[in-house]
Amino acid sequence: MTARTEDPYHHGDLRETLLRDALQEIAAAGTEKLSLRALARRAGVSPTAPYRHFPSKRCLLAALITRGFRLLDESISAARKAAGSDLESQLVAMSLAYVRFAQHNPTYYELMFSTVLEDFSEYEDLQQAAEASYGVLLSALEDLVAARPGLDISASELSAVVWSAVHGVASLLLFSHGRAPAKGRGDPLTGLELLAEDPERGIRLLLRGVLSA
Amino acid sequence: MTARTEDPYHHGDLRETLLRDALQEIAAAGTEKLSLRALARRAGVSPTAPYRHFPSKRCLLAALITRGFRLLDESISAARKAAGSDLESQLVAMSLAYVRFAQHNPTYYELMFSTVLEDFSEYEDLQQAAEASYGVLLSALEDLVAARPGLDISASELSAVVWSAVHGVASLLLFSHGRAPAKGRGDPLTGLELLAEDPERGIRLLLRGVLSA
DNA sequence: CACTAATGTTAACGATGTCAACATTGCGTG
DNA sequence: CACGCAATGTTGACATCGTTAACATTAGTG
Repeated sequence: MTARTEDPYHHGDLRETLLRDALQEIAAAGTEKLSLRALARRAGVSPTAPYRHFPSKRCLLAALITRGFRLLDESISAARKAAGSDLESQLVAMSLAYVRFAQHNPTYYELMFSTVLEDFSEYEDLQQAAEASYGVLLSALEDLVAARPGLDISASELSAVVWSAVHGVASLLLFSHGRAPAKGRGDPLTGLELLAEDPERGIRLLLRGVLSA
Repeated sequence: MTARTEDPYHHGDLRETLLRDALQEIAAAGTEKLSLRALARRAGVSPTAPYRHFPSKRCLLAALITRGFRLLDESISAARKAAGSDLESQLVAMSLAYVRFAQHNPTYYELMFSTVLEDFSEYEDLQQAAEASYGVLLSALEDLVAARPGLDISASELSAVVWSAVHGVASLLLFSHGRAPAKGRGDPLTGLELLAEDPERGIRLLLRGVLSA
């Protein structure tokens, strides 16, 4: 008796709770401070309960990062579909979706491109998810290259460059977040603020040179 | 007696040793695994001796990152000087120097743009060093904008975009490092390998669109 | 030479990641 | 429906870590 709705032995949704809370804690305090025991405490379970769902802290992180890549993949794919049939429009739309994903999901994005996991190959799901994200961009550029016989550059090379441009915009925007003291006029980071307000302008500028190859 | 040349009470160069070894350990095992106590052990001093030189682990990291930005600054400045008087050549040279810095000093670079320190403003030296790095690029672009009255874009905006392009190339190259399983032909990351071999090609491609504004 | 600041040391605290042994529960099979 | 196994949670323990406080040694300066 005395055990009404209190403390059911099984949490019911621990795995999901851990992932959700982990993202939140990382957003609030950084990856370094993430603690499995704290997560357990927050979920109301014993300190080592998380180990029934993740063999180690790194595996928890790997699962989170995998989720991030899947979300990115979805965002980009959706943007491509919504962009109609013009290949260049598709490219711009995908690029913009990429940057927007980073802006709306900074924690995921930082995790995905951080070095917390120096090697994806240990985690098959992650590896696949990451390659899939890249694959969307690559396939779009293969279509584009096929439609333009004159190009002197391969689709894979092109996608590396495009990805660089887009990734550069996205990461710098996150980098500048919370770092600019705005010393006065002429200060370094005002350009980044402009870029943050209108990423499409920057993206078009960068893609222009690439697409005129 | 019995204390010949053994264990001089003062290490003599602890601060420098800590910084040097820290970089090495991070390169070998990642920032997460960096331990002040391990550094102390390695330097042959007591577990808390590092605290005489750095108030906290984060301050050690801040010092490292500051050093990284100073090195980056030097690399870029040197490249600009060596590039002669043509402004576009200067820009390409600086960009290439940036990417090369990242390739040759991956540990520094990753630290500098990681989120270990979410806020530079707590560390004045760091803040200055980081702004100085950016300032080199900005000043070069101010000259370039001044020399081309027709441009419809400001120097700060231009430098944000250029920095994005260059930073994108640099970070993606590091990201792909150790992540490519090279599935077969048509695999995603071959484009990045090409980019790694000849970063200048990618940089020129990206800058082309920007400079024709 | 004395004194003070710089540099190191020892001891201790709470927190963490992880493992091993054990408890409880839910579910599918007979 | 009963049984048993797999999934899920718990307790206890260990080594390590970051950090602080109190104390020791040295170096450099008046």
